[in-house]
Amino acid sequence: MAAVNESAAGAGTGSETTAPAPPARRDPERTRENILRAALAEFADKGLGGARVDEIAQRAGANKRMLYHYFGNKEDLFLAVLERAYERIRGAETRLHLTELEPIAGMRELIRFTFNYLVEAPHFIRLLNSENLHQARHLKKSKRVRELHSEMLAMIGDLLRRGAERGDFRDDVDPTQLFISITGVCYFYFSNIHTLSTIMGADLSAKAALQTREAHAIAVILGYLRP
Amino acid sequence: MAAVNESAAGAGTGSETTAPAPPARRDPERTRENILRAALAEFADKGLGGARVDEIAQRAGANKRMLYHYFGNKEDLFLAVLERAYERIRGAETRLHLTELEPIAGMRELIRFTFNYLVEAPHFIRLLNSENLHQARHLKKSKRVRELHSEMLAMIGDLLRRGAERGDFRDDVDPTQLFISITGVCYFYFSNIHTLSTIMGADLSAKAALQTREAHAIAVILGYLRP
Amino acid sequence: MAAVNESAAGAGTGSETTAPAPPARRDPERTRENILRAALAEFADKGLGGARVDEIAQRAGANKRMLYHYFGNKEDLFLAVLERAYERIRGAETRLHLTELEPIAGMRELIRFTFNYLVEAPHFIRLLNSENLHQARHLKKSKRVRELHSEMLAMIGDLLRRGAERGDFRDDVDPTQLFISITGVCYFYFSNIHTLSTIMGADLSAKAALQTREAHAIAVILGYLRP
Amino acid sequence: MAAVNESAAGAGTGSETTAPAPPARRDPERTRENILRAALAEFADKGLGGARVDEIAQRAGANKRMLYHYFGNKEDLFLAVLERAYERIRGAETRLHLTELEPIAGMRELIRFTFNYLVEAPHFIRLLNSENLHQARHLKKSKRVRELHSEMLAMIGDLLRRGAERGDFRDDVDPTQLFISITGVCYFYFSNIHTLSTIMGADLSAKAALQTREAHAIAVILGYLRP
DNA sequence: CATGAATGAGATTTCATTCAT
DNA sequence: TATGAATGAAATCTCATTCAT
Repeated sequence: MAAVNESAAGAGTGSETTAPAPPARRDPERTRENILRAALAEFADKGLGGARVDEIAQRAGANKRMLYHYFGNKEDLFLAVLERAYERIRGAETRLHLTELEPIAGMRELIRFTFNYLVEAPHFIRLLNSENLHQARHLKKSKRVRELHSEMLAMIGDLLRRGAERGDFRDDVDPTQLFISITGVCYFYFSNIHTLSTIMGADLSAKAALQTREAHAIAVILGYLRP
Repeated sequence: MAAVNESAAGAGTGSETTAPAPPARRDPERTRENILRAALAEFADKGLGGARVDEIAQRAGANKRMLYHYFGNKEDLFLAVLERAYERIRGAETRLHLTELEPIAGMRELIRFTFNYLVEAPHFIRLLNSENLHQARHLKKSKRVRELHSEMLAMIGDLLRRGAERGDFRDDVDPTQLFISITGVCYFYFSNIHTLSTIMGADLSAKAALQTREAHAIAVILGYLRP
Repeated sequence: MAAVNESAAGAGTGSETTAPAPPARRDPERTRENILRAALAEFADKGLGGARVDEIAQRAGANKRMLYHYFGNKEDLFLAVLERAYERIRGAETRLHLTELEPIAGMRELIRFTFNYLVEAPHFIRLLNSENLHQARHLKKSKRVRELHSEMLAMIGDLLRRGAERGDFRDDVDPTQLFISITGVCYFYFSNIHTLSTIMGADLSAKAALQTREAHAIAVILGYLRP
Repeated sequence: MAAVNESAAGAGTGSETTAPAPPARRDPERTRENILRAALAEFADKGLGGARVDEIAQRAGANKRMLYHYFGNKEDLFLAVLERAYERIRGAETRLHLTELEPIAGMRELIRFTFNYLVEAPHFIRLLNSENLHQARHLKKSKRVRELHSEMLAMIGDLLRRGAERGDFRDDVDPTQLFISITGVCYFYFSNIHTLSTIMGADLSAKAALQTREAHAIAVILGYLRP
């Protein structure tokens, strides 16, 4: 093999990255959007190091120069993609309206959402994976992302407080730790799905396997939360 | 900036990769070992794509040509490093003798071990992270790694059975799922420590944060296992 | 493919290069001979530039160092192989005893021999091919090869003279030119057999094609020689 | 000596490869053409394996990267050079208008052309030589070259038919075989000119030698064709 | 006589980015 | 705004040859 890169063919990027959209001559907004989507797909497929600027431009049906025009350079483009990905998941989360649900139902819904979001947005995991390999070098430059999680943590805190008051939940749970555990129980399964599948000799992405895992994740968290 | 790679300087690789060991002229075994250790450090620092063959040779105090002599090429070297890493964690696990402990104590010990192994071997996470970016392309070629986890699963199964018999644990727990959950609750914290720290505005690698997290991980799993 | 070389896999080298012969410890003559045969095969397969010293040593079942011990370096080894190849064809030629045959029969035998020698010793063509690419750089250093052809030319001269005297042949033929024409009519077919086969969309190495060609070569030369 | 390659300095490439032409900034067509010409010269000088990509770029006055931009890689560039060489000789052939000449005159003209083309285009021989060392690996990928020879064969067939009708030629001659013989009688002289010159202790590229050989080639073919 | 580990120079190829139009 | 040709630096990998044993 000639060159080794971070490539991981066929990782898929969900429905966000469909056709590159028509060439869009003289439509700056369209061009910018095309590049961003193409970059999301490419970075998710191959990681930051493995992604190719030429490939992104081609996927976007745009000229390479435009990429630099709109985003500065490859790394800044990566950050833009990251921010976009975080915005998406936040948008989805806020639409859950967990505060309107009873504690146990709300908690179950939150776990379900977390699990299924990762099922449908594998690119998100791959982006975070890449970014952590780089020690969050890019994210640290972002001003917007820091505030993204306060809302989520507030929601979890609200569920925990209401649940404890009603006697549904134990009362010694820290929202931040629980958030990490919920995510971890779901995320690790997907972030390491290839090595786990290989080691266990099973296809963890099969539909049945996913259902089993989702049920287990819910059982672990709710089981822990019992008073 | 000229070339962007998967570099993430100063990630550290634990105590395994100390000095490159004396030049060791005409000591094939030593040379091979030096290269393997240097590669572990380099791959963990920078990922597969970001690692530089020249750098590995230099770290190993060996000639670049030797790397190809002993390992074929960069990717096969990466696989050798992966196998070595898996062997290490397995070796540590078998030394736990969990079957000799009471169920709850054994389970607590297992979680503790899992958590602290990741604290002390951050390179392991980074290697798995890289390998999953590549969809376990290398690991799939390995014949040895598949059997590594059967022992661990047997141990967990033994703990669960004994615990259920004594009334310490609930009796509906699947060992494989639990293994993934234990690992996930610990692993995610470390694999995403940089993005999490950034988003939360806190240093999750601080000693106090680690202690809090370890206690929480134990609480989640043991809480869930309550009958 | 990683590196481009003069390789031409599976060109075959006839019966001279059979098994590498037993390791031959402490049998200098045997070792030398093994290396020479292995080199013949390797050079014929891949040309001078494409041949690999390691490969030759391996084919010979000998240590690489021995190669340098006996032959100095790669280029001198190539020359040794060339000389050996020329000696072989000369040996075969002198065994023809053309001077004992009638002119027409002798000439036919000579063409037949030339044609069939090339059929059975494709390595010879490939060695000459390589050497001419290098402008006979090696052969020019050889003291032995220059005298090799005087005998052949004398034989042809003898055939021509006797044939002209009997009225079988025209009497204006230069032996040297005829030698080149006989060889050329046969040689070109084989030296360019791959490009010719490709261009003509036929397999010129098929048995029927060879028979047709041999008959034609004889017809051309004997037709020309008619008085 | 460090590395041995297929180099054969100073082989010359005829008048096609003169000066590298002005740098030609921002003239893609010119750049492409410059690279192609430089590659022709370099490949003819040193063979496929011996040719150096750096050297080609330098000869072309172009950046090395452009070579890959326009031709993919070294081997594909070699194929492009081969196709170009075949196109040239075909173009020259069709300009002969042999069908307008009387059979004997036409045949003589064809032999003359073949002989003199090889005199003036030694690079053509060296390219074919290289390609045959590689078993026409590249040419087999070409779609265009297969049809190049049908025209030539048709011309020869036409000459033979007309000649036989007029009683100038014998009537049992296969055009394909004759084509190979004409080319062989000329080609071998040049393809092996270095080894032949060495063995015979004469300079076969001297003007007198060339004239002698040309006359002989014509005599052989026309002598054979006599009814 | 024999081994194979070690080496330095250099090969092809890749890539993010800039420049001329 | 948009194009894609051009670039320099650096990456992986190769190879004939020598050295220590």
